[in-house]
Amino acid sequence: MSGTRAARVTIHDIARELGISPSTVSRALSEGGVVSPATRQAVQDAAQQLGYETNRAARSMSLGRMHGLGLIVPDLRDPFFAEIAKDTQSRARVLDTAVYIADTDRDPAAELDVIRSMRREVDGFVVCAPRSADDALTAALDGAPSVIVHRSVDGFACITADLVDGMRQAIAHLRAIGHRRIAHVTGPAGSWSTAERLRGYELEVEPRDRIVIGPNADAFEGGVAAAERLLAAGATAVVTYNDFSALGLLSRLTALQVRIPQDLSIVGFDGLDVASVARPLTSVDVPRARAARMAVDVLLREAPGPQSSVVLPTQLIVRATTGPAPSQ
Amino acid sequence: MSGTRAARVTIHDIARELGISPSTVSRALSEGGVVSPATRQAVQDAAQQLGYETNRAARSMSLGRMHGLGLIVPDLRDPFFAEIAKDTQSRARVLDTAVYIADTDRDPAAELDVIRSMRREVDGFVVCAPRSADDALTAALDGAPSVIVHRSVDGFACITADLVDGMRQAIAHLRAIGHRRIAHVTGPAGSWSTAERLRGYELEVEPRDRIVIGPNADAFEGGVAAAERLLAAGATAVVTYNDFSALGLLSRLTALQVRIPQDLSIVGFDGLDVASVARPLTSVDVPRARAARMAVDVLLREAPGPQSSVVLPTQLIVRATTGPAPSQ
DNA sequence: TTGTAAGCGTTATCAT
DNA sequence: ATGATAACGCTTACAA
Repeated sequence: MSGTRAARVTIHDIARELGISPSTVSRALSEGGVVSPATRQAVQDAAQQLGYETNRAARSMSLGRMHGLGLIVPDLRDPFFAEIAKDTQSRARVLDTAVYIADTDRDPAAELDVIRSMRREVDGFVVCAPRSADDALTAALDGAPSVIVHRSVDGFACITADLVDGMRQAIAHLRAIGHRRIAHVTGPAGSWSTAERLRGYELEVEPRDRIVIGPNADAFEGGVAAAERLLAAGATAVVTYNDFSALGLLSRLTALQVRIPQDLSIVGFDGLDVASVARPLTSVDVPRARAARMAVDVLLREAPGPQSSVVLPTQLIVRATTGPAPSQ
Repeated sequence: MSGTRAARVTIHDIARELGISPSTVSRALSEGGVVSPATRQAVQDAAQQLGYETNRAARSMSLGRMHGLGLIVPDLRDPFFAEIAKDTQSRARVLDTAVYIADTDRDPAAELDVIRSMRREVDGFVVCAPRSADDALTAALDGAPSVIVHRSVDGFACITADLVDGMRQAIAHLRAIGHRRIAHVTGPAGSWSTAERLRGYELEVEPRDRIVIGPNADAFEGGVAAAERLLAAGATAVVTYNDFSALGLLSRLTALQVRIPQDLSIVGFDGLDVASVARPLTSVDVPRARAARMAVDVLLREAPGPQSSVVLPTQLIVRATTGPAPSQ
């Protein structure tokens, strides 16, 4: 059984089988082809029966386009991007589109390189490229249909989340339970999302009340390093730029005998499940699965442009790392 | 600047530019091509200067191979597989091969489906398919060059890790610090690696001393659920089937006021960094980056077959969740 | 060493 | 409605 490891079936085989021309077969097999219903049926039956599968390379060459999409992510080890990859891929599969993946290992130069080298091989890009400069990114994409995820770049379709509002929710929650000294541990310099969260923070907190610690290149280590400065500054609560930063903070503070949330409240960002295995973390959930699916839809079903941009809502999830401000 | 949104540069353009024939250009650009050093240099310079990039579709059609590889993973949200994806991708890029990724969401039927639908589009597969049956997998792959990662299937090149030895190391470590009642929390039924770890456990522990808890479909929840049974059985130490299972256990035991490692020692499996953000976990490291790189190398540089199979060593990493057995 | 020419499987144009 | 033919860009005998 199955042993039919034979040479691949082509439209020529079908044509010969049916005594018609390859072009007719091609027409019968393609969407808008003009053929008699009878012929179409016969061709489809024969194709089915012979086990014909269209040769994408040949079709690509003829059409000048590939049936695939390039996904650029900075680091698959980061669960945030692993989830984006998962959902990009699953949505693309529904739309019969292959996903060609490139992990740039957080190197801005690599981001541009892989884009350039894939540009001709794919129909478009879903891009998570937090590091490279706007203009360099624009130049590298060079007109290729693209959707930028989790970052806003002029002239592109961008699927982002309302981080400013997420920050507002976090701070409102902390204030409601009595906190006044609320710090912010920021992310890597030059990242769009780091800037947005900071903007949200500055919108909510008076200049004289601000405690900003950062930038921090590494999430967990940045959190660890921030702990002492946080205490020195007299903060009773902190919003970090992502969940791993919050975990770093939590780990160091616990070592310093600081009780969470009795002595200090912590709000993370992203809402990753994996971050809560250690400790139920209050966090601002950032929709990433939904962003990925929308990105694919925009890329494959529209001519993606600035008009397709979407800002998705964020949502504070209160768990066990926030509580009333210490009374003192 | 950059505005060269022109038609793609082909070898014909280079040929015309240099006043030579396209075939010479092709030869100069390909590995084993026979050309005079001078010509080769000139061609490479011109290619560089004109911004030539080879058209994969055309090359695929001519060569009959795709310069692409299919990567099948059960779940990208699982850091173990996210890391495999990352390294598969990075190694493939070095070898100028595209990676088409498919996340099967732990569905055995999906594993077979995506393999069948990608089979013609790629040169081969790197397969992480812990769930589907051996024969169904074999049938779906149907002779396509394939390397199976982290599972052993007859007739295929398999890159696995020595889980039996990892288990031996874990138990030896625990015994050396006085433990006698050592339990094992197992993984999902039907998974190759679950069976291997159990086999290692049974090799080391006398039947009358065995405490096996499982199978557990979900890692973290399985760990949580195992906690009480573990205590009831009088275990002083436990080896879990992966790190998240250990974390689930840790979380529940901590809630039960059990001190780790004073009252109970825990050894995880996999050695994930992300698992140790919460608490430095003693764990058996399973090489996954290396497995991924080897899989790609075997796939692209050999005709992969059973003779290419490799068993990689595992390595116990002692951290903070194991300690001397309680004296009493 | 280099050029010529055929062919990979598909789609599109143009006749018929 | 269908068939012949060219074209997509590349590789590779084969010829020179």
